[in-house]
Amino acid sequence: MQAGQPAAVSIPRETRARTTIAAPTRTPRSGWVDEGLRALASGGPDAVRIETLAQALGVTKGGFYWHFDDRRALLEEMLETWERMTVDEVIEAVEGEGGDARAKLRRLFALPDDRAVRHARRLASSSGDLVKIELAIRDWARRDKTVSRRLKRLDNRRMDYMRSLFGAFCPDEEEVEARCMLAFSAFIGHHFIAADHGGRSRADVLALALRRLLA
Amino acid sequence: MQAGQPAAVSIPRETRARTTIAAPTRTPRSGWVDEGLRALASGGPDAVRIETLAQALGVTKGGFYWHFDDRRALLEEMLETWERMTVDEVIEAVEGEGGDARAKLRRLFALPDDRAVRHARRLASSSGDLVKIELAIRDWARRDKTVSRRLKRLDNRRMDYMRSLFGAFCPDEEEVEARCMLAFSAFIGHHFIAADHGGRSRADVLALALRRLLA
DNA sequence: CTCGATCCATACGACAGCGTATCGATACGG
DNA sequence: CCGTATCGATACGCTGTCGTATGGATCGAG
Repeated sequence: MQAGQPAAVSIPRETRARTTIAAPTRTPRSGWVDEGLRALASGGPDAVRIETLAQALGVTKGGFYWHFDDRRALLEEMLETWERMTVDEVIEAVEGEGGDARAKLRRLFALPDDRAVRHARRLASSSGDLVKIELAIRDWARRDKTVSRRLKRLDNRRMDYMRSLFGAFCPDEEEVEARCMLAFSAFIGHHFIAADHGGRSRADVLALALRRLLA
Repeated sequence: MQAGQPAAVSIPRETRARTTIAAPTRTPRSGWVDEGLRALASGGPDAVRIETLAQALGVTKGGFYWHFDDRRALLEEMLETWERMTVDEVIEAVEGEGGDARAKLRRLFALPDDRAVRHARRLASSSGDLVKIELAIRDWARRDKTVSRRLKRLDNRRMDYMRSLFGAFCPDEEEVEARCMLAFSAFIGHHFIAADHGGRSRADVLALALRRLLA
């Protein structure tokens, strides 16, 4: 799939290098991180290749090793960036608009898929699709302890928050835990499920499920 | 890592061949597939490296290209094997033991994690952890249309089966669809969630959730 | 015992990707 | 105008991996 071409591969680099791009466009540290997250979203951690990022940024890897010690360092910083992004995203944004617990829960689960909400902040534009990044990281976490430790911190925060919301209208503690888990699982897991739903759309079914959890 | 040994590489095959091992142990086609699935489970599709598999099998890649045209062909056959494995696993096994719909559903979701059930058939021994393979394939499907098409077939079968089970004690069609989706999502999605549950174990919470869905 | 089928070892050429080293090039403060 | 800080281009060495080619080695059938 990649060793297929027999020859004629060494494309003269001059094509891009000497021309009049005129934009010295220094590539800042965050540029590499953003591009890395984009690559992560579309191909997983293994797709985060330094030279590929460089090409996407229109430069060579020359400058990368000025910013970062090595590839590990980039991955590390990508995770840190993502963690910061999502921490003061999910909770604060939902909490800051008032309403009762049910309204907040509805907003919480509408967030990832609702383009309007996403556009209200300047998230999607900066580094690919947030949901895709999250899914890639969740899969990554199954194999990397560093990642899974990070993810656990975040998930525990989210679960705590959800417990407080469900707890606001649901007295039984076991019931709260079950609903939290079902809700969380559904809105992560459905991305990994390929089934159809007859006449209904996936969004319809999820809305149905959410309605049931809020009853 | 492999350029270490200067010589002495041609280990006399007689060690295995002439001695009483009696098993010249030719590596059959299925051996490569099994080992491939094992690699897939533990590292995703990118971890399926021919030379790594060869090493795990105690041979060189010499024989691989006798069985397969290329790496693509192996991946393809791995998927086919997995599809066959899981098709006449999930449904038939659960269906073949009788009981009412609720009992079958309980058995269905106990399957992946229940070692006893898994051991009853000779699955886990052959090619790693079935659940891990499935999760890896589900993530893979997000990036590869071939894989996602295959997965969709399977998921639709499972969903149909689940609909029939939930439908046996739940009259409302929307309710059935919601419960199916919640159940399916939970038992896939929970593997991607790292949160704790206070004093409870993950298994406890899932049992709680399932109980709720069967109400 | 010979022969074909099946599998394995080894060496080879090609390429991608990492990290290094060196030499620019540009911008900005003084 | 100069020098330093901040980047970028290029070339290099090295490893991992693919796919190919070729020549054994073993086993069972005849």
